[in-house]
Amino acid sequence: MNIKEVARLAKVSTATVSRTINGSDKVTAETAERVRRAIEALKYYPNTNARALGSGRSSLYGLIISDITNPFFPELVKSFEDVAVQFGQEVLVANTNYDPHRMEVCVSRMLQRKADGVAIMTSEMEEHLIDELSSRRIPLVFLDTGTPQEGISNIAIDYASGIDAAVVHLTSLGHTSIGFIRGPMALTSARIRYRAFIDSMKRKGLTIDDRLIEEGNHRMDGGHEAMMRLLDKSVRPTAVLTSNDMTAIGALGAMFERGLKVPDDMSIIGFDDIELNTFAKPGLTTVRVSRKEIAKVAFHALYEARDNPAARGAEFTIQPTLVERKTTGPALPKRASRQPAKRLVAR
Amino acid sequence: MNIKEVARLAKVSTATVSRTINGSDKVTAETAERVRRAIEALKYYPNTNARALGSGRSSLYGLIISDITNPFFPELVKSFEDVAVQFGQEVLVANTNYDPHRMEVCVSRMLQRKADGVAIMTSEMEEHLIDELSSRRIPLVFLDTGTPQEGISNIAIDYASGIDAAVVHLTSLGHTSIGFIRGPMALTSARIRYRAFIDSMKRKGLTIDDRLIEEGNHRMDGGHEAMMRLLDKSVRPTAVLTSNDMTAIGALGAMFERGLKVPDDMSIIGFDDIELNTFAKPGLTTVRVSRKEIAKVAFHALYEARDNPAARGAEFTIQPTLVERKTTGPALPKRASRQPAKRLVAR
DNA sequence: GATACGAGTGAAATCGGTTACAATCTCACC
DNA sequence: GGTGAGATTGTAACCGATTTCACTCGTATC
Repeated sequence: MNIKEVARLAKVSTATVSRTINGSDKVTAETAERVRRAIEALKYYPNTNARALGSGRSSLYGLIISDITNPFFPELVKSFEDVAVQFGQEVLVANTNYDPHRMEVCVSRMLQRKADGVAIMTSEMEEHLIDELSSRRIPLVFLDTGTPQEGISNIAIDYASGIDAAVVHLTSLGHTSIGFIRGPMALTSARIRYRAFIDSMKRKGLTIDDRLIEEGNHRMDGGHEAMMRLLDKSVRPTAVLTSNDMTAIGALGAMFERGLKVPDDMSIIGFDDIELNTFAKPGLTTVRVSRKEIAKVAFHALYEARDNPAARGAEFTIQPTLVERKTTGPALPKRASRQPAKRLVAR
Repeated sequence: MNIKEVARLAKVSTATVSRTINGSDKVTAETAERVRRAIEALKYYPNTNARALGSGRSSLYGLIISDITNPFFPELVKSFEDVAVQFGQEVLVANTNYDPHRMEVCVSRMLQRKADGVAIMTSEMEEHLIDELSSRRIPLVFLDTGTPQEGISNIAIDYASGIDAAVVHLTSLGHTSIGFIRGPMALTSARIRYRAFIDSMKRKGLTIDDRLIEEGNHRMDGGHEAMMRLLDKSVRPTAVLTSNDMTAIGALGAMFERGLKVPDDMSIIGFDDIELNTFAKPGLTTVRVSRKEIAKVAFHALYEARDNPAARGAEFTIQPTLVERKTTGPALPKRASRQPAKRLVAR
């Protein structure tokens, strides 16, 4: 069942079959119909490998992510795939597992499969690998890289405005003592968020108390431990921002374990808005970074750039939005009745 | 930068370059070294499409899942990819989005890319699509299909033993009034789990009270609503099993909203053991179905069957294991103070 | 020293499509 | 009836690898 057999059955040349498949207009309706019937009868599926080889177009778009089990990514992957399918393109997802060596494997896969474009949504990236890709004129789009580069598109996330919205939300609720659980400073994204927090606090004329700043690992356990450390201190903020949602959820768990209530005893705001939050108890107030939007923008950037070199190196910005749920509330005056035991019963 | 240029630079034929790349033993160490240097110098990456076309081997293994945002799948995908990478193979993941039409797209992708094997981990599957694949002699492995088929491998999950373990755990804690929140009966997996529950209850000589059985949708909201309905009834079980973890987590949320405590007021057991549970508050007792194990078994089944037709149609069984966390406890005598109103205030 | 053998290498066919170019056919128009 | 343009279709080169088969060259064997 290759194109020749289809051609024989339909009594046409392979060129005509190919044209029919690819929707070329240079085929009579009747001929096309005959070809289509032959395809149907033989249950013929064109060989993608041969197609890509012959045409020089793979119709394949690479998506490199860190780790699909990181809740930030599934929705991104799904949205990216959805858009791609709409355009009749395919997606090749590769996980780096945060490992530079695996990253090389991923890039090499993209190169070997002749991807028509590659979206890189991880923070760990090495210069020489980027060169490898861009020197082959493969359209690239990065998520949120700090340093823009010639000919490489970038999707920036306006952290400043996102964090600002969170801080404003808190101050409007009367909070002035605001803490922050940052991510590991080795991560670009964590550093940027932390810096945005510092800047925002300064802009609002709020004092930054180093004691109210802890570091997690962008996972639940790290958030949990960071909040524990925070709660063990002599000073306690009335609100805490976190570097991502997983951290916030971990922190929420720590509050729960200590018998403290959110938002009464402390307001907590996450970052990212992973699906999970909708159902967290209580629902997590967070700064949403729409994965659907990122995926859409990324795919379009690549798709555009495929035939149009001028479209390369475009800059996009995603505006985060504050999503108010249940973990933020008015700053309450400290109450005497802050005994864990009592609240545990009340639950 | 194709094989010819490498051959020219290394002053050998393309055949020798190909042999070197593929680790054929018929190449002198010196020649191989010269070729390798040429490859390095030209930053040559062999074209996968041409390779697949020439050799008839795609080195590609398909993994068809329902929806990557369903928390059951990310770990499965990751593990599958990890094993594949170990064997130098590639993975093509396709989402059906629970849509039969998309399923066709997925199967067609596998066919067009000439996948060396396909693991189908969704419940929705149509006969004619299976035929399409198996008639082309593509090794297949299904997860947990009810009806075994000639030449198609299957990974069964021993639900009976898993559910049994859960029921035994509960009875040993003194529970006799056990409810069940099942999944949508249209789903094979949900039906099987439900039947396993009924069977297990009967085997233990426990009575099945229809009023204690509700139906969710395998998502959080469904579990939440189902539990709400359950709590509104005049009879209330002391323990509830659920068809999957998301349902259990939703149910947990409902308990929380009603001001009820888990496990004091009710024990809850999930099914699957998705990553999330470790950090649920309280940690969810559940029946673990190891995704890592499934992925490993699935890949090996396909990899084996690639060159060895005799290996097709093998049957595997995964044993679920009970993971005791914090949502199960002794059956407590009913207390008088069970008024929702009071608890609502306390929240 | 002739013969056979095996290891290493190269020439060329092949995989299954796409596509540039050539060929043919149709039909309007003079 | 001849001509030319435009629409269809076919022929064949090509994409970049793999792989069969043939060839060359030591080297062991007699």
